[in-house]
Formats: sequence, structure tokens, C-alpha cells
Amino acid sequence: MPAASKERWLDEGLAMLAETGISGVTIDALSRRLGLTKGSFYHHFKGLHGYRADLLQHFEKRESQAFIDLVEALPVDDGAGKLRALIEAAVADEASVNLEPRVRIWASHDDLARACIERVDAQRVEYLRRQCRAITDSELADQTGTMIYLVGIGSGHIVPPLPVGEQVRLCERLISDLEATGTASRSDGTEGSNS
Amino acid sequence: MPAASKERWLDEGLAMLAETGISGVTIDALSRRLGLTKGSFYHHFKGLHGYRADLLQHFEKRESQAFIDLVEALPVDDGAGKLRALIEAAVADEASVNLEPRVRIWASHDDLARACIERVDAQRVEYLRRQCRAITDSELADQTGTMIYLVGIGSGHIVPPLPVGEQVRLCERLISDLEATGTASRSDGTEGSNS
DNA sequence: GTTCTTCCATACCGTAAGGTATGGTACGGT
DNA sequence: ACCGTACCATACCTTACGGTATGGAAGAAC
Repeated sequence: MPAASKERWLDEGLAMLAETGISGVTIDALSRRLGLTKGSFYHHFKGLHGYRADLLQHFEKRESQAFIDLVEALPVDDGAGKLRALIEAAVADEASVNLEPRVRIWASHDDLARACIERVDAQRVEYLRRQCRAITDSELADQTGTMIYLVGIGSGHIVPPLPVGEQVRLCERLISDLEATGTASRSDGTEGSNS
Repeated sequence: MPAASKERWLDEGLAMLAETGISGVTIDALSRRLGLTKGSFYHHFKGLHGYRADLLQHFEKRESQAFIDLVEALPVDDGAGKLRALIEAAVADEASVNLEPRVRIWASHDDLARACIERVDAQRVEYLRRQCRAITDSELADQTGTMIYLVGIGSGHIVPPLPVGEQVRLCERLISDLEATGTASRSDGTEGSNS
């Protein structure tokens, strides 16, 4: 299986990416940590550009849909429950919590990484909005889905990062507000149908 | 005025920081763009470390309190009005919109930048919360202030960035929700009259 | 006019990193 | 046994960049 050694380069790359950012993922540093040399690197990858492209693909495959798949496998059926489970899961994963902001930073000055994060963001926001619409199908649902995601992203970029407890509390309020809006508009009758 | 030439280095540094991130702010690149040489650089600054420290100070002085001062100078007295003006102003400034995420990214791997952003974040969140408490003095006010800030920060880090129109709409909803909560909780939840 | 200070140019060095060229080893197919 | 291919090591090159040393031009101070 020729992919075994190639994946070592990629896994180690993601680890270093989470620790030091993309600028720390150098061929020399990778070689040192793997106990290999550049001869191996240039055998498997088409230069640093090729390696980074493969690394992004590796990241997207390994991290992108992980949480959504995890939540969809749970025996939870209502939108609010799925949202709460998703938030708990996302907040709990230390590895991803460190890795993802690095990729996002990488995306700020690299087109390939930007395209990768763009796919990830679109997929997640769409999933969040769908769960919110399952609670109350309205424009507020889409807004709430967006805000939940923005809270999660923003929390990792302010200094110091927002504690996960506070983060969960904010999302909890957004969800319960959305639920309340649903019942209120149902009795009020002014926000009945939606496209 | 010996500070004239020194400020050229710092202003150009902030411009390059906004364009390419801190890794692109090299002494050689700065020298090329200014039409000067390293001789000048090392005359004004104590190496790259000293320059970066001065650059952060320059940033904090030039960008940090700008919006708050601007809003406080407006003839607006109510919290909601100040919030709306602040959001409009923050969203409108293109230069700062590009520069700030770069500094925030810089802060993710540099202690000095981290300390700088930490001061900026704390100051702004506190200001937002104070305006929110002026609307309704409750725990929800603090949460709303936090969320407005997270929406603003997160919007600049997702890909593609959230359009400013959508950004304003989300904040608008948070503010009006807070106002509604205030009138509702004022008399145990049955007082309906509102302007 | 001499001297000191400010500001800056030129030239050079060391290191880190990407990249290339080449050879060597282990292994499977025939 | 022979050969080709996958895999990897060694050695070397070039560039980019931070940093240092030195000297020179211009103006202020005396």
C-alpha cells in the first residue's frame, strides 16, 4: 500500500498546522519530525504547492463533515436537539478547535485554502439553517442559523477566546428565542406561512 | 520633527499588514515600497522585534478607540441609537475592515499582538455591553453585547465574509429583541404597549 | 569652520528554506 | 538471475531575509 507513507506526511502536516499555522509547516521541519528527508517528500508530492493542495484535501476529508455525520447518527429527531448536540460536539473536540482556525487563517492569504474553507462554511451554515427551519420555518430561522455559526467562529478569534460555557449559553438563548418566536407567531397568526 | 520618517515606516507597515498579513511585512519589502534601505530601518527601530512592538502600538492608537470616540461625538443619546451608529461606522470603514482580521491572526501566534488585541476586545465588548444595558439592564443585555461583537468578528473570518447588509440586519434583530424583552419584563410580561 | 547628531546608503554575513540531481536499497514480476 | 519501480538518503544550489558594520551627506550648535 503506497499510501501509507504518504499519509504520514499529511497527518503530521495537519498536526503541525494546528500547532504553528501553515507557515510552520516546512519541508525541513516535517522531515525532522518524521525522521525522513526531502528525498521522500519530493517523491510523494509535487513540491510544496502540491503538498499543500493534498493537505487541504486531507483536512476537508478528515474534519469537514465529521460533526454533521456524528450528529446525524444520534437518536435525536428534533431540530433543537440536533443543534444542541452539534454545539456540544463542536465545542468538545480539542484537536479540531485548534486546527480549524489555522486553516481559516491560512485561507486569508491562499486561494486554495480559501476555496476549501468556503465549501466547509457553506455546508455547515446550510446545515444549521436547515435545523433552525425545522424548529420554526421563517426568515428568523435562517438568521439564527447564521448567528449560531458566527458565534462559534467569532468565539475562537477574540482574545481571550470566549469560554465554551458562555458560548453554549449564547447559542442556547438563540435557539430558545427561535422556539419562542415560533409559538408566539403561531398564536398571533401574522407570521404564518413562509417560502 | 524626527517622527515624520518613522511614521512612514509604521503607516506603510500597517498597509502591508492589511494586504498580506504580518508575514508579508518584511524589512526588505518595506524598504522597497518606501524607496529606502535597511540602514534607515535599523536607525529608527530596534530590530524587527522592536518594529513590531511599535507597529502594534501604532495600530492600537490609530484604530482601537476610533469608532467609540466617533460615536460618542454624535448627537445621539439613547443606547440603541449609539449601537446602530457604531455598527454602521464599523462596517463602513474599508481600511479597518481589512486590517483588523490581520492583526487578529497575528495575535494567534504572537504574545505582543495577543495582548494588544486583548485590550481592544475587552474595551469594545465592555462598551457594547454598556450600551445594551442602557436599553435594558439585565443579563440579556450583556449577552446581546457579546453577540453583536461576535457577529462582527465572525463575519470577517468566514469565507466569503458576510455581506455588511446581512451583518447589520443580524445586529438589528439582536437590538430590537433586547428592546422587546425590556418592555415585556418590565411588568411581569403582560404589558403590551410599545412605540 | 569645526563638531556633533540625525538620517540614510552600501556592502557584507549567517541562516533557513525550497528545490534539484543523483545514487542507493528493497521488493515484486518475469 | 535480471530488471524495473517504489521509496528514500545525501549533497548541493539558489533565494529570501534578518542582522551588522561602516561611511557619507545635511543641518544644527558652538
